[in-house]
Amino acid sequence: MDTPWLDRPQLRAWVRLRAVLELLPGVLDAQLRRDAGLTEFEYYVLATLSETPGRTSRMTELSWGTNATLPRLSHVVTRLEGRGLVERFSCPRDRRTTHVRLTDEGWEKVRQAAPGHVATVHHHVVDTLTPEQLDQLAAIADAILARLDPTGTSAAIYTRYDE
Amino acid sequence: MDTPWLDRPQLRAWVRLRAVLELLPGVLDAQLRRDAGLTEFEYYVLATLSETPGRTSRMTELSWGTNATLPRLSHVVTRLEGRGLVERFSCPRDRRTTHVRLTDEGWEKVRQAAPGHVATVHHHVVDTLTPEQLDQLAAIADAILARLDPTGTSAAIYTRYDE
DNA sequence: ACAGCAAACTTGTCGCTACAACCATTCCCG
DNA sequence: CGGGAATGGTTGTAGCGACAAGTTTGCTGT
Repeated sequence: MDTPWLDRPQLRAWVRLRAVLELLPGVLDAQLRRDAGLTEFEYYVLATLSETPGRTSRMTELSWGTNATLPRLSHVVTRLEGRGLVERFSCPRDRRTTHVRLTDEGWEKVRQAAPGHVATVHHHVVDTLTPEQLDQLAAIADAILARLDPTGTSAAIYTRYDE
Repeated sequence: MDTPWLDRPQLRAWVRLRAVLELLPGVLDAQLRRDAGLTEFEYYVLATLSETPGRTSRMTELSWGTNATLPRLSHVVTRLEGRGLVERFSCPRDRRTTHVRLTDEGWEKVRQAAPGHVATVHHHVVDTLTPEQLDQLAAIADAILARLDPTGTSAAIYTRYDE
């Protein structure tokens, strides 16, 4: 079968990365559920909207910014809409597209949730790494993402945070 | 509230890591479902057992090796047992504990599934990184894991793959 | 020797996500 | 300008994981 197996250094890195993939999301999710009553994904939907001009975005663009499929986002927006945190309205120019706007209530929600979440990110990720490691991590994640999204469609999103 | 925000380098790294956390598991899962009819987690349960002496393990130990909670593992083992890939039997010494053994059918399953999965890991992770980056990644993941599991209970698992 | 506590699982339920199917517009182009 | 493809989004369904609760077995101290 001629399988290219993993050698020791590769296995070392992969086993640990897999553990992070498995454990870290749960920790972030648990903190936000407990302290803000939000899923981590719900939080990032709100947070992404809060950073968008007009606090409004098309569904498709929002799905890029949050790394989600459109059906997933649609369901989540439905739930958030039911809680009064966002509102939908259709675009008069192209009536296929739906716009999502963060309500004042949603804005307040994300404002309250942010400090705790950021503190968690600090504690579990940022503060454990040296500045050099942060740069290394950015480069490593970049390389992996390039394979995950070869077209680079949503890759432009990440470069927003480059200098 | 005195919130320690994220500066540019921190944000760069975090946004990218978050994208990887969101996207990579789905890709790995999709490949295994398509080619082997297994969840990524199911695969790692079988794979972990296949590397254990006697192809047998206690539930609790298995949950450490796979980074899973016990309820989750219990459900999954129930499903795998129904498919004939593993079998449960209780330990005579301590009748609280349950042993799980990989059946021959399960062994064959993991043997068939492994090449495709390893190839996917190569393609999406290992091959995109330089040897230096692999070492950096191992160190970075180690630092993060140390915070996720401060007791170091399951941390010993990872060091199996050290030289 | 037995009361209380901890360990090791199992089970039940709820909510979220993936996948597929579907519908409504708009674009393309001969 | 009309018909097929492409775009943008929603909805239905099935399955997995988190959390909480329950059960059985072993341990500990007095």
